Amino acid sequence: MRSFAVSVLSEDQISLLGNNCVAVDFKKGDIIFKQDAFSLNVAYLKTGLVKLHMRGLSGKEQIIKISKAPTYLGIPTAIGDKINHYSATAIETSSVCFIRLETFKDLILSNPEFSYKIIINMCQNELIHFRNCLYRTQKNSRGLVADTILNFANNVYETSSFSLPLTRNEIASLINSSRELVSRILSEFHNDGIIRLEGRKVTILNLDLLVKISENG
Amino acid sequence: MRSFAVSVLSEDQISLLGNNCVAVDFKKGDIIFKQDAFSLNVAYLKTGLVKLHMRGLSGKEQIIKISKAPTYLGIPTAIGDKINHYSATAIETSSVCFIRLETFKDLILSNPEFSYKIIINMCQNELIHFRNCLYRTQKNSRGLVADTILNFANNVYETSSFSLPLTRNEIASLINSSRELVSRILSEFHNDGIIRLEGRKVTILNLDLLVKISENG
DNA sequence: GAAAAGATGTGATAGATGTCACATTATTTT
DNA sequence: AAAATAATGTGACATCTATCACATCTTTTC
Repeated sequence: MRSFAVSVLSEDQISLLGNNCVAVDFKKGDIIFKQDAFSLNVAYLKTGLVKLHMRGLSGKEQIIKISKAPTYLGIPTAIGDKINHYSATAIETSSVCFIRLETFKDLILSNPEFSYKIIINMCQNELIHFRNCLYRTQKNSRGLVADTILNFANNVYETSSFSLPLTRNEIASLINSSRELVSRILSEFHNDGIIRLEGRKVTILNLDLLVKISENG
Repeated sequence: MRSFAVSVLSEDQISLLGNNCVAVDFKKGDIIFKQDAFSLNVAYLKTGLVKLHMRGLSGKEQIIKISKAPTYLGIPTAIGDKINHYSATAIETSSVCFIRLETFKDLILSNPEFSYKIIINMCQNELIHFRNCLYRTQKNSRGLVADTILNFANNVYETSSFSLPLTRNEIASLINSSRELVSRILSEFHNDGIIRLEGRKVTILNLDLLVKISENG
């Protein structure tokens, strides 16, 4: 590991790093790291799907984002403070590498190219997060439910027919709405022939309309 | 500039960098950089106060954050994409250094300590932003107006009596509310003896209560 | 496989907040 | 200083959405 850190990392350093450490497996529902615990590692998600979530006011849990492998899980919370500011929980079977903070720091200090890639990556993530934060406050719940479906279809599963990895409650906590309203909106989409809904199984039937709903807000 | 970039930066590298380039002055209301324009520089705010803002759905402008000198203005939007994802506008007389992207990149590649500090700084900012984003969706407008006042008092002006640098409209756009409601809430605070309000001049009279309102949400 | 726990659907209701309309007051421009 | 523009205060109203209550369905546990 040490010699690896010192050597010059080529092309896809991030995924390389992910392939060169011992992986820990997590089942659906398992906690990968926990808010308020000491942050001792940087977690790298090799495979699987994870939710990052934060406990807010009066214990209300909110999902910040869904992270799909391969990616780092919460560099900010690992490095930004000694204590985690949010939690990560597997929502599908996942495999995670834990890189000790010191090792990660060594890597940054010894390898400028690596640092640069990390910085670029963090910048891009932050822009996405800014946009999501803006949308979450400007769009209504219908638009946000449409967004969520489109995100799973386009970015996560890359197919128009998939099974939602989140409960209605979790979708609500992602878009800052309520379980009941999410339930109603999904039913409405189904009744309007925009999606076909069977439990958690979603098939997009009218993509154009779904995009329109997402955009109109 | 070049030799400076290559040398090892000591103690407070960030502010050093700010002191070693030509500053441009901006008056209140002047645009420092603009959304959708090419991002050619990293802006470093030497003195002054700036709002970062984003044009959202149907042209609705939203303030992302208030940045107080000394600080970088939007490293993510400078580095994360070729085009700015948000704008920066002076809300008080400000002095800004523009560092060419190439220079900044050279600095990162040639100086690991600098990279490390940038990464730490970005991580901390992102944690703050996550928290703000959470609060913005979980607190009601009363709590958010209280937050805004407390933020100016504690972090920006560091006194309990100050002049708001934002219009009611801008406060609304910061906390994602409406001008009318912000106006009503400020009046209510004044009538309840929590603050003294004369136009934009604010004096906090009952800090404990204001904190309580901020926390209760 | 039965029981328990969790997830979901749906109606009714109350409350927070955005929006419109218009009056009033500041600030800027000429 | 007058005129024009921008900012602010306030009432009335409509609407979105959270919450409660309860029935139904699904999954997990023993």
